[in-house]
Amino acid sequence: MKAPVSEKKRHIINAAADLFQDRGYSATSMRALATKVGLEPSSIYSHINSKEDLLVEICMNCSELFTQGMQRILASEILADEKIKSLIRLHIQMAYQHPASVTVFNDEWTFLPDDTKIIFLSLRKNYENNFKRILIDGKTQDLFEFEDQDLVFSIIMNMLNWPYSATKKYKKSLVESELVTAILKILYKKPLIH
Amino acid sequence: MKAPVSEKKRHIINAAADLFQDRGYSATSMRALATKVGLEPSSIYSHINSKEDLLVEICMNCSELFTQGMQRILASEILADEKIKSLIRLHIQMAYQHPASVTVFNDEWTFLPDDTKIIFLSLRKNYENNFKRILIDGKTQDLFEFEDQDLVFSIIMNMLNWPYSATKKYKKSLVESELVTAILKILYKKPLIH
DNA sequence: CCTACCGATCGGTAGG
DNA sequence: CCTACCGATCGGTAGG
Repeated sequence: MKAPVSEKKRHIINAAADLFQDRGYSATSMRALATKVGLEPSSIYSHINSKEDLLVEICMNCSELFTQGMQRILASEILADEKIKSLIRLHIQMAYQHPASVTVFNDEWTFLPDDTKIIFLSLRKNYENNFKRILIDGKTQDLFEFEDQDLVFSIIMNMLNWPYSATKKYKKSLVESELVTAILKILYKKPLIH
Repeated sequence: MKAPVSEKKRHIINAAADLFQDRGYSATSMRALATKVGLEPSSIYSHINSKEDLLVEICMNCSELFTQGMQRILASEILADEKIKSLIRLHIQMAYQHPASVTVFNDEWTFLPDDTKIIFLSLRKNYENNFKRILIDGKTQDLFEFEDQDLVFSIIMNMLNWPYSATKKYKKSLVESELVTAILKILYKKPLIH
């Protein structure tokens, strides 16, 4: 389904992700992107169709990676707390492997063209529902306790949206272990030692 | 020090905060703002000097409110865990009382003009240092335990940056109590019951 | 507070 | 991949 992406196009998309992360989609000009990749502004259009296309590539690629990660975790036969740990690792892995893209994915998706935005939001909704389902499973399995599943989901999701600047400041392994500890402290029923 | 702000100017600033929150500073045009407040674009400049001025007013106002809140909490003679609770209440109070402005304050400050940005970042640095100091005090008072104070601060700060959309979805009192519980679970030394 | 308008910059195209 | 260029929109000003 996906068109193959040339090396040059990949390079342009990555440069765009860096700029979008730094200044936002709207404040980034195609001229600035051209300078960054060493081309004249018009030459970029030999590789992509529009500025929006760049955003679409960045956001949908992240969307797909998160969706694939979720599918893998859902398919594994482990208890809910281990699934949550895997989800934390997925988010931290994404944040550290694609720091610029993930930030754009989180902060700039509102600028997606309408048709893509509908797909994007539908994928996100699906992801959220799967996440919440795991939280509820953890309750059923007598591992977790919480009152409002939507609220506890929002709190955890907020913790997992690890900002670009923080990926530069802290080592991945440290962030991962601290977030696993913190989130499980929030979720676990009994006073720890698991 | 601060120039008095007329009612009309307040109205324009608030409208700008709504627009900046929704589409970002850069993607918001003065023409869109003019339409929102029912004026011709040029008429706005009878009340403000520039688009940047609007951002300055929004960000520095939030900055001041957070700084004042911090000063009040620092001056109170309570233990570190109660200070943290007060800080959580401060952030949630701000998020629910000025949802648009706080979002702009959090997300759009990079577009501040250089001279203001320097002041802004200095105030923020101060705030962060005070926050971390309270965390360390909690450790000294044998209330908290954590390894890396910068990292645990980042995690908590991330939890307190409550997004605009979430203020519309959950009741303030519910968010406040859940965040107090969650954050103290992360910080407290002994397995709860405090 | 409006009409009229300005220079700068934007995303993008034509043609080679 | 470049030169040359376009219409649209931007923040903001002049003058009343």
